[in-house]
Amino acid sequence: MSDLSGTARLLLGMIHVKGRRTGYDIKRLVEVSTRFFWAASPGQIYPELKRLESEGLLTRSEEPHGGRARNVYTATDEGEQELHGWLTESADPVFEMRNEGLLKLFFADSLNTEEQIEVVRAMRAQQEAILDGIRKATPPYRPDRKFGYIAWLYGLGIHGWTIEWCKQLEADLAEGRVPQGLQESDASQTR
Amino acid sequence: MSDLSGTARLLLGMIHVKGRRTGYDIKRLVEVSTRFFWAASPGQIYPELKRLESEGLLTRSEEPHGGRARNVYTATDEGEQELHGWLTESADPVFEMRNEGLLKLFFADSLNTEEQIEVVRAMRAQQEAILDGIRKATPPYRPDRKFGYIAWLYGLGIHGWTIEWCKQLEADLAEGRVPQGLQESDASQTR
DNA sequence: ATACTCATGTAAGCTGTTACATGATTCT
DNA sequence: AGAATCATGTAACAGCTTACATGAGTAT
Repeated sequence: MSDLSGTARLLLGMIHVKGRRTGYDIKRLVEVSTRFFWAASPGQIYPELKRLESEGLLTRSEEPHGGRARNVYTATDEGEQELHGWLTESADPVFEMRNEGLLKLFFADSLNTEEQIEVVRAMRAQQEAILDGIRKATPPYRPDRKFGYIAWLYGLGIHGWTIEWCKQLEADLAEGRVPQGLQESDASQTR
Repeated sequence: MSDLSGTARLLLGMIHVKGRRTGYDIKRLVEVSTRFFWAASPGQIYPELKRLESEGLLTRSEEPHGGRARNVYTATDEGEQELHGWLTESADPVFEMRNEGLLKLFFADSLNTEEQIEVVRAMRAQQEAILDGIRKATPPYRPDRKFGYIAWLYGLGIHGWTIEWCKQLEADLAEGRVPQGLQESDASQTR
């Protein structure tokens, strides 16, 4: 047991937290909540739900709405245990980041100042778009979903921090100033 | 042109910045620099270098060291143009994050307080390990690699911020305090 | 002698996305 | 009537990791 994919855990968690859900429900939930730290596409959600059903972690009930098919999933006891086991296990969690803006910045030495500033601005614009998406998805405050709120606050904080960092860097570059933090290393290098 | 993968861009950039390089060189460079915002494994690097060669963006020269094979790659003019085109293009850059610690936190409502704190602590421990890795990889200060340094500073900042955020949350949870930012929403909810 | 680093690669497999296909219901 | 949303799914493909395989040179 417990060789579930991260996405399987996400589905289990969503169903636990929100109760009985369809694949479509989960897809929308992900879009307004975990999207920025754990994405999942429909091409992944539907097959994975089936797999979890076949493994006995979810049960499916067909509840068509008029002539429209609808599969509502519920967690089994085993599913709940699996979720709890994952939440309390002590394996180091996955952390992966792909930040193309930062990668460009890393290689920006050969550009002229305007181009460099443009790279930072593009990186900031993207972070602003993400922050906007998070802001718009304000979770309603519910005492039983404190941690949904906390994760949301983290999103605001981390992307807000990055935006401020970018602004500072843009200003430094525009004014030909040495970016913060380089002074000390300037001082420590002798030749 | 310009349908290169992100990893191809990484290789092009590394070769531009560092000059003639072997796949092994790049592998090690990635491990101490871009790893935390753009990873690349050897199973990807070697085939991609070949592909870039066959597309005329890199040239390969066989320079065995004793009986040990060695392929040294250099960027062609086309490769340099490709790199510059990417750095200055205005397409919104890739940003992806998979943060399992945060995902656990998102689902932590059903845990007891000790377990909740443990989730945060695990998330922090991981960020501390990453910060440590970044710190150890201090890039030597070189005026022509200012942006390598800037990206490094960003790494220190962003992971440092997250660590402080986790500490604050741990303290709040331990003392049964309502986490920062929840007060306002507490006030706004009437019942 | 032995272990470590240099050096290159391949194969299997997993994860995930994109794009497409289908069709019903509800809103305007 | 037409558009948007609800709802489910598949197929093709891209990207990446892990593990393995191989072997030479270098440092202890």
